[in-house]
Amino acid sequence: MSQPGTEGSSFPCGGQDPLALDGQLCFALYAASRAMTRAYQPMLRDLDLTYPQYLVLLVLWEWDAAAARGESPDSGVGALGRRLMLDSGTLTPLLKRMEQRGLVSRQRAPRDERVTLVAVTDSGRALKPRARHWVEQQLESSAVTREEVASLRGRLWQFLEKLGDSP
Amino acid sequence: MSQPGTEGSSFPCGGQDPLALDGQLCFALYAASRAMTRAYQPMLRDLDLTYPQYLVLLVLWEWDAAAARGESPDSGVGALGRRLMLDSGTLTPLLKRMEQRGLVSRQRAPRDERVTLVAVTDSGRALKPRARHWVEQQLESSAVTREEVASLRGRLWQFLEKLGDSP
DNA sequence: GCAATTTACATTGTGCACAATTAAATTGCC
DNA sequence: GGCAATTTAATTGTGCACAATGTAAATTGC
Repeated sequence: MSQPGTEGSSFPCGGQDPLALDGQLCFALYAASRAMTRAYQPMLRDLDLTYPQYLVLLVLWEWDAAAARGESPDSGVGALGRRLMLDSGTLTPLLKRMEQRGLVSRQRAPRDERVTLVAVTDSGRALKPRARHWVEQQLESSAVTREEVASLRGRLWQFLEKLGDSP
Repeated sequence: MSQPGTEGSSFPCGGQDPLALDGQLCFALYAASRAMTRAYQPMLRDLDLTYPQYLVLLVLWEWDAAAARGESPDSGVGALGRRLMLDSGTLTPLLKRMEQRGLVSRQRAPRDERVTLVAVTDSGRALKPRARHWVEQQLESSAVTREEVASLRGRLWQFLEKLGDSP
């Protein structure tokens, strides 16, 4: 990898040049995110999912469990988009592909015909234990501890909130 | 934003469900990376660049400065890809678009006809001070301190190296 | 000295991301 | 009740990402 490390420096800046690639937080995030997606490929290949499709299923599985508890979460495309921070231009075709494969159902809400309700089907539900198994394996075989992961995750959300405040 | 925080937990897991979306480090990275790209949009719009094109320019500007110092960095598409962790399927069309706009030059290396040498043109060089200005502004107006940014960046590269070790 | 292999890009095809626009349904305001 | 404003998805178009494959130049082995 041979990337720089933790030597103290500044916002996107590493040494003295604020435009040095290795000093950019944006590049570190970009590279880390894609590396993470690559790390999920064995599981995704096994489940025959793409990474964003997997994230959609994580949400739908949560909604499914909530519904099983008697709750009625807002399960429209908009709610899904807010949860994943994705818009309909990304989600609509993605959901259509998943519907084609029988993993999810899409239907207009009777109460408000503008809303498209999305839910996991039995086929989609069947992937959950397989995903759980993969993720647990990943956890154990990883060179990273749970604490490190939790800490990094916390810092990322913290950073995200500050990003939202700035503009 | 209303995402969870730093409450101690595990690899992708937040509470007890290892599949909880808010517990996934992968999602935190994915969301943070896209939010970061969004934060760069004002600058990118001004420079009429996409985010990956900007990253390519960061590398080419470094190569340009190295060449001005009398060094001769490997400036082929392959070297660019290794630096940005992108492959030719991504870079080739991106570089062609930048060449079309006159920002970069592409030519076969005389010594090895397999190699396509990439370099910034005067037009591409002219964007550097404008980018520097934007980035310095960003640094000052940000709600995040330089130390926080440097620390997060360091942790991300650390994490990336461990990801590379694991498989 | 030349076949086999390797290297370095380019090409092809699929699936995101996201800006911008459109269209349909609902709500609010008289 | 009727119509403007708003809300919600879907559509359109561009540009990444990346797997898989192709192609040609360079290198290696014998």
